Amino acid sequence: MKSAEVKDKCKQCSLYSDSRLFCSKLRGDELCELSDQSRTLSMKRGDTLKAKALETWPIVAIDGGVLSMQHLLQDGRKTIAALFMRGDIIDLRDISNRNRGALIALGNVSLCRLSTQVFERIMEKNVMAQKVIWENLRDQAFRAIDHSGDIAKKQALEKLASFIFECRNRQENFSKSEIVDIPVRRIDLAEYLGMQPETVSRCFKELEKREIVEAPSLSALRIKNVPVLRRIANGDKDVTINRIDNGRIKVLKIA
Amino acid sequence: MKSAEVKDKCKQCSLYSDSRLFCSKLRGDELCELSDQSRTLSMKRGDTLKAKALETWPIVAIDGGVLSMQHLLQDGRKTIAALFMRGDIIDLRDISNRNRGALIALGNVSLCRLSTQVFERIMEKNVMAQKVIWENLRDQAFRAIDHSGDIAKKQALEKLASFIFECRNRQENFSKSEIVDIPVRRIDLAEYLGMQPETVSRCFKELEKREIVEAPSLSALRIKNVPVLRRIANGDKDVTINRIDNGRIKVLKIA
DNA sequence: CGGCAAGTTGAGCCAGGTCAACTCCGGTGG
DNA sequence: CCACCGGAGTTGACCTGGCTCAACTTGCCG
Repeated sequence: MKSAEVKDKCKQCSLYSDSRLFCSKLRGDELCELSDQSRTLSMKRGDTLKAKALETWPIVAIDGGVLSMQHLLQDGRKTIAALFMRGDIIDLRDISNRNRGALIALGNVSLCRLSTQVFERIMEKNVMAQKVIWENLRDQAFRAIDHSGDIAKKQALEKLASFIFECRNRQENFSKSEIVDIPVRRIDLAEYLGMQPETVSRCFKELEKREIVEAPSLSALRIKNVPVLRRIANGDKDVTINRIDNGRIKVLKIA
Repeated sequence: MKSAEVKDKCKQCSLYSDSRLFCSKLRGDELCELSDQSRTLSMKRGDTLKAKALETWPIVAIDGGVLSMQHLLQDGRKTIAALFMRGDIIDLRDISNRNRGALIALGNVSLCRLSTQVFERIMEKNVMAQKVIWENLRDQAFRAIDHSGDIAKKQALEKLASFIFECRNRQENFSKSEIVDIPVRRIDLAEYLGMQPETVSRCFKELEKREIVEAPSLSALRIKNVPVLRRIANGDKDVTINRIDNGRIKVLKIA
């Protein structure tokens, strides 16, 4: 079979159209089979992938949008333990029983529930595809590890700075643009970083006051001073900038 | 080749002798080749896997001991972002360049630097071995995600309770024993949980005062009341126990 | 047995959580 | 087209969990 016979539902999907992602690595017949046996799904903010459904369809690939893994504490406190985006493949085989968090959409999410059997077969046989999903899982793991490090000891402002860089790194066309897309709401951001929405708000304000960033809207951010933001993210929260006469910028530390 | 020809260095290694771990899934010739091309290493507390060495040997398998991934902030604050133990395979291919943390031993660690080439070949061809490392990486990812959730919103006492369960789950012979081995020092524990050693100490004391645990030594813990500890870990930090006349224990909430 | 790092205890303080009031904004219906 | 509504975001005032610093005890290793 040729790729000309790609199913309609796959043509538009980033997992197929982006050459770095999983489905683009499949041979025509593999893609065909996987497509036939899998199911796409659109979610909107607040929708949850139910435990029941995850038992039948434990492998989920994200085409677009942001899906969160949330943990709920007894007294109602929530945390967002991880964010999954375009290209992420979430493999929940055999763990729906454990006390895993719920998968909840933070906006419009389009995803594909992959057939476990076909997925397994492809993983065994298609080395290219195997490498892609291995890379993706490693990414997820290291992202989570980094995130743990971020929220463990960093202060609010530092966490936020780190998050801005995380968004920048995950941006589709990395493109070094200073414009960073913030794909989640303030409220979700707070839960992801382990802080209060009020604190998030205050920290954004602080960054703007120091002229390090500029927020044209709630979902976009322009970084005006990358090095300073980077230093804040790395734990030098008191840095500021100091323009030297010849126009160069020098990073100084207050106090 | 038969497994009788297993190299001496592999005979004692848990990766080979534990039937759930990677090397036990290898065919005789695969094990032989991997063994020949790989290098074992013993570390003691404080030893670091240098970036240089990780470029040549980016894949590391832990035989025993606890290896930490540490992030260092500019002003000296440290965090332990992840703990790796027996059976974990750490794949750092192509990421030494990024701002990854350092791999530092928290005690005596024995590990094996796997040959990248042989590892890759095995991953492509040996489905059983492939499944084992895929499982392991998923475990690492979900552990990190859970940990993120734990430290994001939980209070000190709750974090500690969660950590005790994490230790219990990772224990070799899970065996439902109430004796939990705490494989890291208080100081490291504090850095892993994002708190101060003083706070860790106070929290242990609190758990003992409430008669939920008992600490025969710094590295061992007896859980006297699993359900209450579980509830604390889940966010009900004010629970206590209340013995009913007939001997059953009922979990109640203070206040 | 001495020396040093790890762990503990106590007292004081501050970053950020909490609570309440308010504004902003997008969607909905008349 | 505007009035209304509800959730999201912001702002201010206050309060507390846990960080900080310093002094002390314990445990381990040579």
